[in-house]
Amino acid sequence: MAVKHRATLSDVAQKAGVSPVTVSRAIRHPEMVSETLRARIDAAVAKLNYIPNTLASALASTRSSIVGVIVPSLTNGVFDDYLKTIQDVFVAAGIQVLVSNVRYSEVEEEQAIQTLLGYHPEAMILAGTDQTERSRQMLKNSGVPVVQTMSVTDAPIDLNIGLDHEAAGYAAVRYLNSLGHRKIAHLTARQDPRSRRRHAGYQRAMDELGLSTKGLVALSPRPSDVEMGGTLFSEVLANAGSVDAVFCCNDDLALGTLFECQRRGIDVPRDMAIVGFNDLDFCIASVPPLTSISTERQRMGTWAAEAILEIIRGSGKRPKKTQVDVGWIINERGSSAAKKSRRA
Amino acid sequence: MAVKHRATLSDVAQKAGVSPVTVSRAIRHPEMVSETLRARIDAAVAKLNYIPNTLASALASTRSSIVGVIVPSLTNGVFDDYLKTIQDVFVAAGIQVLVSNVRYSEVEEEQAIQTLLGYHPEAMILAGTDQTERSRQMLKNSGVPVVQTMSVTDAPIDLNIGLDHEAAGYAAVRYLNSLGHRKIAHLTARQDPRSRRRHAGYQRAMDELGLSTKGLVALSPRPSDVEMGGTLFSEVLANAGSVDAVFCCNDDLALGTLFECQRRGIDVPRDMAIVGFNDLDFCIASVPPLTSISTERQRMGTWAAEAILEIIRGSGKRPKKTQVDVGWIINERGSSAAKKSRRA
DNA sequence: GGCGCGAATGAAAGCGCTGTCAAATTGTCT
DNA sequence: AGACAATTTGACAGCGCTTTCATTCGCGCC
Repeated sequence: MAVKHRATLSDVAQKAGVSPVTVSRAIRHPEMVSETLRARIDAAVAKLNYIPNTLASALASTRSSIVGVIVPSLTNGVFDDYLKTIQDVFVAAGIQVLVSNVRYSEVEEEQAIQTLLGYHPEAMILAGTDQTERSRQMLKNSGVPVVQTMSVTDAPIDLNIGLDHEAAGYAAVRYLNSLGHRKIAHLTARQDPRSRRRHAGYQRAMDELGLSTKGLVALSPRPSDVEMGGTLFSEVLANAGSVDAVFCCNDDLALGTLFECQRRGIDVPRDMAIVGFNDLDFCIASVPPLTSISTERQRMGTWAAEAILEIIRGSGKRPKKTQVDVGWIINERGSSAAKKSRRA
Repeated sequence: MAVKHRATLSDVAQKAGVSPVTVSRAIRHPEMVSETLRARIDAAVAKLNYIPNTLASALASTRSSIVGVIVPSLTNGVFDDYLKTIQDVFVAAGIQVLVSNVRYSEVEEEQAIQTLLGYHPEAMILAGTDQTERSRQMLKNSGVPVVQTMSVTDAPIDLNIGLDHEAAGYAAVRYLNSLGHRKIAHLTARQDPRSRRRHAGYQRAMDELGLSTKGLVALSPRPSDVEMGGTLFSEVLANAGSVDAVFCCNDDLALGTLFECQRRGIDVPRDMAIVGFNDLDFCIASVPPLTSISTERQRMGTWAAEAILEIIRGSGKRPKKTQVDVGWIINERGSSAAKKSRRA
């Protein structure tokens, strides 16, 4: 065989001595084909190593069995969990997931949406609710079901599941204040829309409590990592003199802060309370374990995927619930405690 | 508009008053079309919100511009970095990446390979070198370029970049022994082929050194996380009585071990040396920072992607190098030190 | 002024598959 | 035994695009 010619439906048909349509049916709808033929066809498929051309199938049937998923990051533990959940649901349903990583950029997101729409997906799942106007237009225009996740919004494109990050940030501060803390710092990196909202919640709470935030906020435009937690925390320490507590916009920064405290001999939680965000797996393991606000990202992924499955299977019928607020939980652990007396 | 009919090439052509071919060319090869027409067509495209059907384009041109990538995990920091690198290279080149997560299962991998091949990808990138015979057959049969990454092997399917995990495990032990340690433990979770090789290297080194490994190895079949590091370490401590050093098959376990030491008041590195694997970002930040064997996973991803690009662009010509051993580096940090006297 | 040439456009065919409908085959009932 | 229904198979057209190949047009040239 000089030229690599991948076996096609017709090749199989010829080998099995039937028409191409019959082969197609034997593969897609086996129950429509008599047993004898099915066996003959299966044998031919096996012999020729035939793998159906998904592209051609999608084109002919106008059902791509593709769902486009856009994530802002591939290296952030939050989106890993989320993406994995989505993939698991769809793979089990025979749907291929096309992932695009847009690196927290609205412009890249716009391009990714266009690219993915080119595949005529059955649906699109987006992280966040802050798409550009053009993105929104393309999506609406496509007529494809869209799920926006991670945040809740007043003006969803279509379906929406998420939480109120501003409120969560607000709650973190109220929680720390309830423990007696007043000089509450905030560390935040790569100001994506959601961290920005948490930050806003922090600020609102501090304002309401009549507490100044001067020198208490450290922020970096770069993507966050554990090391940066230490850096930002040190910055706050230098600017603010003393600090009671730190609310970090994610767990990486919280862990980095904890390490920096260890390095400086600052006792956590006696001399410093730390609260993280997302409740990644290491929070439970550190010494002391980290208090963190957990968001149900797996549930968001599952819900999004299953809502779409329902629409696809129900041939277009919308689910009764089109918006869900999953809320959040403050998982209180050893890294935070009352200023004077530790909690039980 | 009652029925949502997505604009097609012909719709655009009609609107612009030209033939469909011309529209196709205006989009794919703008230089072949006169400026006047190009402007008219661009306007029509914009007005109709036309997005070309990638599926149809791929079918007609027999170039899918898709590359299939298989990863064993989506929630392991190692594959995140790797995958991100691959995506970055391909997206910049206008190639869509189809990712499949096979959850460390050879069976799922086999299915994923079949599914991805259905999309007639331009190439396939696999993590690891331990595919089933059927997987290998399908891949070879497809005639598509294949890159196996992460490990080097004597019998690559096609291209191969990776490292010798057995040798790396061996080196970790020799390194710890060179610091004076003799009771060297090994923690390992979810025995995928690569951790198994590191384990084998550990065992070989211990054997060569005439050191018993009785009670010094703890292993879990479950996916590893930070917490498990503490659990496995505790297990070893209970079984072996005393331990000098721990070689962990990944950094999560190493961090968990460090936390467990903190919890038990074991001084690292004075009373316990810890070595991890992969050199994730937190290694540099912990207290003390973790010694870890760094593998160039980003380089592996980039090389794989670029080698494929070269083949695609060079219309099938093979690169001169078809196999690369990227080796590894022991990044020595505070978590390991000489038994008697600390290193400078 | 007719010729050849390159550039720009179009017509036709087909990528590999599936949906629809018609044809052929079988079985069933009176 | 004949007629009808149910079942199984096949012919045909077409999904939306690209790839030849042919055609048209404008131009410089002897």
